[in-house]
Amino acid sequence: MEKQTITIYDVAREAGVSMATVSRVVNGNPNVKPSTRKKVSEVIERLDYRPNAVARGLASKKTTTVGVILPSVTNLFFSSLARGIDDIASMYKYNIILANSDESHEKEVQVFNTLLANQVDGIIFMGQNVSESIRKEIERTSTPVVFAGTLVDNPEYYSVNIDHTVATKEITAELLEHGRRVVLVTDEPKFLTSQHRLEGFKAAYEEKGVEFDEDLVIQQSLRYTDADKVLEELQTLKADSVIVKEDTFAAALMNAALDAGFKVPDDLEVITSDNSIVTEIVRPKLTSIQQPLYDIGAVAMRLLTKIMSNEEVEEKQVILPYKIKHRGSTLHTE
Amino acid sequence: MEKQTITIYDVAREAGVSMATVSRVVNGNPNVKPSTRKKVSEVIERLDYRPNAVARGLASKKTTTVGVILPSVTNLFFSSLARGIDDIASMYKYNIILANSDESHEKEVQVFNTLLANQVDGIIFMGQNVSESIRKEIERTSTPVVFAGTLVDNPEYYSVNIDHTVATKEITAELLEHGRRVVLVTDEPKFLTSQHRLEGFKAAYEEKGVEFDEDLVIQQSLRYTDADKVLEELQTLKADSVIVKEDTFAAALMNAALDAGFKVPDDLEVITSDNSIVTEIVRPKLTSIQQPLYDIGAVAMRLLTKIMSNEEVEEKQVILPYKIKHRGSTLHTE
DNA sequence: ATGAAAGCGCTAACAG
DNA sequence: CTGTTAGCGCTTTCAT
Repeated sequence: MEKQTITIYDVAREAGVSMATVSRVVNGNPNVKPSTRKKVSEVIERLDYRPNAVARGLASKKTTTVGVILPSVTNLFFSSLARGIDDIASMYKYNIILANSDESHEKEVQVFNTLLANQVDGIIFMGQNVSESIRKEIERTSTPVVFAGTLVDNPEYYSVNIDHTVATKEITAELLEHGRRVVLVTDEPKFLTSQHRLEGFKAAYEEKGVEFDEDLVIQQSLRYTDADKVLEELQTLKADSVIVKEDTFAAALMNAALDAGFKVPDDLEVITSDNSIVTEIVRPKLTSIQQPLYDIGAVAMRLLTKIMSNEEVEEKQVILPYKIKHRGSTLHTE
Repeated sequence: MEKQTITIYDVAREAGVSMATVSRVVNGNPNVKPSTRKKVSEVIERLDYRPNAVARGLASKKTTTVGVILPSVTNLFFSSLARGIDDIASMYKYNIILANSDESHEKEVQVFNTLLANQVDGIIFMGQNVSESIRKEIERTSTPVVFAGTLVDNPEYYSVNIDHTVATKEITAELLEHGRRVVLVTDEPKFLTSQHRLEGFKAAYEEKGVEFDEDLVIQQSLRYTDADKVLEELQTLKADSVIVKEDTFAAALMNAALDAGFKVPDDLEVITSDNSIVTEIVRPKLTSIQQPLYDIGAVAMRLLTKIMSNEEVEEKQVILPYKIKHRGSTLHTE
């Protein structure tokens, strides 16, 4: 037998007031006489009444819930952003529905629609890139969407990122300055991050006046097990330094190099881009572009709260500052 | 101006049928003539109608949503369980609300109640231990709760775990067999996992007939930065082998040892317990108790689906098998 | 400051 | 196979 759910009506009856008054008390509406507020509160306590958020959502057409789409909960880059999102959401009294997209565009669309069906007040989207299909869904809805740690080219979209072009250019230039032969490893060329990084990479070469060779870019899936293959290519290219996009892959690549007898950083410098805990766990520690992961998430969520409450937003595309964190996987400490 | 939300009523009117029929079509109820089903489907398509899950939840009193509470999204142990939970949930058409408890008992209670307010059909709880306050909440509600990767002593609670006592005993016995002086590092003694592990640890010593010394157990917070302190204690204890609970801490401890000039595994063997990706990233790789992380989550979710649909459940407390994965941080490959 | 009443969008008997 | 009719539990005008 089910526990009888007690409703706002039960409270009203017990307290000898109307549902409306109970509603006001629950929602902190000031237009209630202190004495009746007290009376109602006592009944709520006694009956252990808990407002039904679903009914509330239906009646008010607001759920105070935001959906967060991320490729994988086990990906440290995105889950670090999620922490920032979560903290700011609690701060503004929003609930979070975290939805895994499994790095599949199909599932992205599916979870996006599930979130809309559940009447979320806003959505934060994270992914490696933004597919045509998710774009279409975004156009269809009036629910606001903010991209976190996810580059978009459409200037109408809200997003929070660092400037990967500038960051990649800076670290590349620094390595070139030290006379190294620098190679860039990116994943799929159609991803905007790959393009931005490549742009910065090229710019550094050109500014230095060194001839830029397309061969210096390795386009490669960044799966852990592909490290050996990439290492071979690096040998062929006689690379001294390699800039990698993702921490786990950078670690795998460095380990492959070490296992093959390379000295890191002497024979090969390894630079990564997420600055997750992995950079500190490996030996030598990994030099990394230091992205403000928590802040990217936090700022994205704050931005979303502004949009949801129709506040003025100055900048649709927020660029946050980065740093270069020098560790043992590179020779120079700057 | 808002986009006019179109409702089941609009579809009914356009298609010249009743709301009930539209509802049947949407829910795949077989009692609809194919021709009208087709007609309704077309209108749904044309109007781009999307059922409102909130209204549905209110009317049916089921949300097909389960809440998942975990201490932190950036904790690889729990996020790996979450993957298993998520997969099985999708398989059974349940939505997931992932809620962060920030490793705080207070926040646990808070998110638990938020989930209940949102009328989730069930809850999966993960945490380092189960507080008195969360117990009280569980008693108050009729919503089913399953514990995943989280030990509970109450035999009425549903849970999925490995047997930490047996696992710890096995690895301890093996190390003792090789004549090592084995030390156990646990966190708070009040945690059940600590108690189970200690039990297995002791049992191995006693079975071996070696005198057991309470000093061989280090109770210590497992924060990354405390590794140096633990290393000192290990030196004092003249430990040859150390069994650690958590991968990241194990890595930190091993690194501290390496940085201090120890040879791993010759001078010090390090054994950890989660078998997350971290064990493969460090050098030497970490020997670990191999918990079936994904499966623990998957089985917990499957268990919950059974409870939610009132199916028969044989065993409330499920124990899954583990293995010992030998890697470079220990001397013997068994 | 409080109450009455009309929905929010949908499901679920029940009737036919 | 289809329609009618109550609600689900709450918010929100609109009166008073």
